[in-house]
Amino acid sequence: MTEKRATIQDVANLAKVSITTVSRVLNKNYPVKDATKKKVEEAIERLSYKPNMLARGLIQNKTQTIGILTPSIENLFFSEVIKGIDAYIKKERYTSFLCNTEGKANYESLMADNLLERSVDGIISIDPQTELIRSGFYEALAKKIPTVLINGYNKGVQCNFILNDQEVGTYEALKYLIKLGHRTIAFLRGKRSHSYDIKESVYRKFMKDNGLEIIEDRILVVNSGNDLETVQQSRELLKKRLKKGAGFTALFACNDWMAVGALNAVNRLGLSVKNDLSIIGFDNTIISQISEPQLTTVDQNMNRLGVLAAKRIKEIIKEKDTEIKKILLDTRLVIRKSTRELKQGNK
Amino acid sequence: MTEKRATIQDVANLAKVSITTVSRVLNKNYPVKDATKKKVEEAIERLSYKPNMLARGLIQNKTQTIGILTPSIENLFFSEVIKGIDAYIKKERYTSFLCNTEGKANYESLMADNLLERSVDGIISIDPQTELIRSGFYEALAKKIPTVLINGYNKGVQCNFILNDQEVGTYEALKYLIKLGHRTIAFLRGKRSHSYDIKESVYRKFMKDNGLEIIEDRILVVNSGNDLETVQQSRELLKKRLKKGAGFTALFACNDWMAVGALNAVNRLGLSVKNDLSIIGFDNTIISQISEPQLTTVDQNMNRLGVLAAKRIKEIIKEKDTEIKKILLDTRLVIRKSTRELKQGNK
DNA sequence: TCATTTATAGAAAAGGTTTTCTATAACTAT
DNA sequence: ATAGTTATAGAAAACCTTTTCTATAAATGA
Repeated sequence: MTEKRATIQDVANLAKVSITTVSRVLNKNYPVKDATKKKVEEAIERLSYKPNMLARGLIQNKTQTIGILTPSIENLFFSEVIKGIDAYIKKERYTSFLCNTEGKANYESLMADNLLERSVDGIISIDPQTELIRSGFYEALAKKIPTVLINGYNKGVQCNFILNDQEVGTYEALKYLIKLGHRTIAFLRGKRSHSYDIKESVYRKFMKDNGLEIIEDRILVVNSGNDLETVQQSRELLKKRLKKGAGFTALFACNDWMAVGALNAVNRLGLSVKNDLSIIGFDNTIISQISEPQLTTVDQNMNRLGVLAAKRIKEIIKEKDTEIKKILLDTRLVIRKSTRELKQGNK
Repeated sequence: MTEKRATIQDVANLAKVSITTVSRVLNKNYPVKDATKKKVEEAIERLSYKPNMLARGLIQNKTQTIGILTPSIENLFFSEVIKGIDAYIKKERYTSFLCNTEGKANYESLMADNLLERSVDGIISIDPQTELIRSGFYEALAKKIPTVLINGYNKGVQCNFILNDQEVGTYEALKYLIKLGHRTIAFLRGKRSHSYDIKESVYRKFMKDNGLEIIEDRILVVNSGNDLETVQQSRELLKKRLKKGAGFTALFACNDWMAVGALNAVNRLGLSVKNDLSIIGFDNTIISQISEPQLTTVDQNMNRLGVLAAKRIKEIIKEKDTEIKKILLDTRLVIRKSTRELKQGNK
């Protein structure tokens, strides 16, 4: 049993002017005499009138709304990106429709349709599903509506991408491990994600470049579900490996959760980073600063990723720049306490 | 330069019927001959027509959209609640507008207005600002639009509330510490939040009930900002205290982040939960399962909080139940490794 | 056979704005 | 004075739907 909202007509009646005039006062896009303006403003105030964005959106064909597709909301990686988007968007007086796709391609396409129906002005998709990119879904979407993809870059796909240079990030991290004297480096990844694939291929290339043997047995894979599961599975996997003598002195993990899981395993077995296993993570999420010891990791500046995506989509909306661009952001190795120089004698 | 969207008129033209008929095929709310229906469906398919929700919303005065106000998106507490809301909402074919108020009252009211302008069907506010509740803002809002508040309960305020029974939760946690033999219990809270106030008053009552002295010096306060800052500040604060001999053997922290910060302090000083300080957290966020040792904490079942809020708001929207209700959810003490029986001889 | 119902479908109104078009009065410039 | 601006404001069209009202033909019932 909610009150009825005042309309522009109500305001016009009270102020004894036409709705046209009210609209003009509201939008300040046409001269109105000070006296009438005052009358109108008083009426607006009195009725606590709020314009109906549906009607406005319908006629102007824009809604000051950006749709965001994200695979998860609880993951700190994504929430940081979203915060970045949000901060920029807010400044530009936009609002966002946030859709949690749960990392499922069918949800992702359904929700993109939903956003389209709701006439959002643009869509930002975070970590879009590879199959949708490859199938041309996003290229088709981009023809209907300004679209920016964060990560998920695929060569040859005609879309606007913003992404971190994970390849360089991975390479630098591995280089650091070598510099510390490590020669036997394991690689820990989740089951399927474009970014894991990229990192793995960099890992392989790196090992080859440095004349190190690639032992398939040192490429560890967890069934990544949510963050907690990822931690738990990494922990169990590493425990099993460490118990029987790992056969490696350093571990590159594809994200901080996996790294923390590995760290947990080390701790629980009474081993240590110092003597047994150096661990490097990826993402520099809050967890990497809270873990004990704190994680060495690769910072992706996720917030900036979000800000740039938002900025880019605004450019496209305003059609200042209709070109298709791929924007690469630098990563940064953050050295903390989970990586140690390999002692002579260890192997 | 985006393609123009097909309208219902385009479909009608292609199928050689009236728009009325197309609408009927779309909404299945009126009989249409099979032959015509087929023609229309083909036209829809061919034009890949998607109805314009703005127009539909305008005339039906409902948008199948729920607005969510949250103080933070990165905080795991809130994201779990949001996930709960989302899960229920999705089932009911609603979409959500998620607004990050950053815990600022002025943003919160501004964004509520924004949601109103966008004709959402209902608003769920997570941890609403106390000053807005007290000032009557939410009571006024609830008259304009179905509204449900998660937490922030204030006596006498005529709003629909869903909340955890934090009082019982706090009491149970403290009781457990006593059961372990602790007599000197400190209380760690953030600067200002309704929930901290509640917990503190329970703490005071509990101490009195059990004939324990309340020493003001054992009520510790951190300047809670974001999660990372909370952890860091708790860590530093506890380090300082522990160094000079804490004067207490157990600590009740108002949330898991504070608890983890305290745990960090214990670890870094080479002390232990076993011998020096039992710590109990609140919320049972993922972090409590990842920390070493794992945290004893109070589970609030945040997901369920979200689900119930969503369910409640649907009821209100459908006007099945226009009563004002306060729904209290049980909490549950989760015993893990950060609390230990007090050894005789310690004090 | 005539009146009534039923199935089907179109015309037009309604929803709340913005925008274009038109109108009037008051200036300005010749 | 006369024509051309300028400032101001209203009427009406447009945006894309759903819904109500009206209409026709076929089916049913008496």
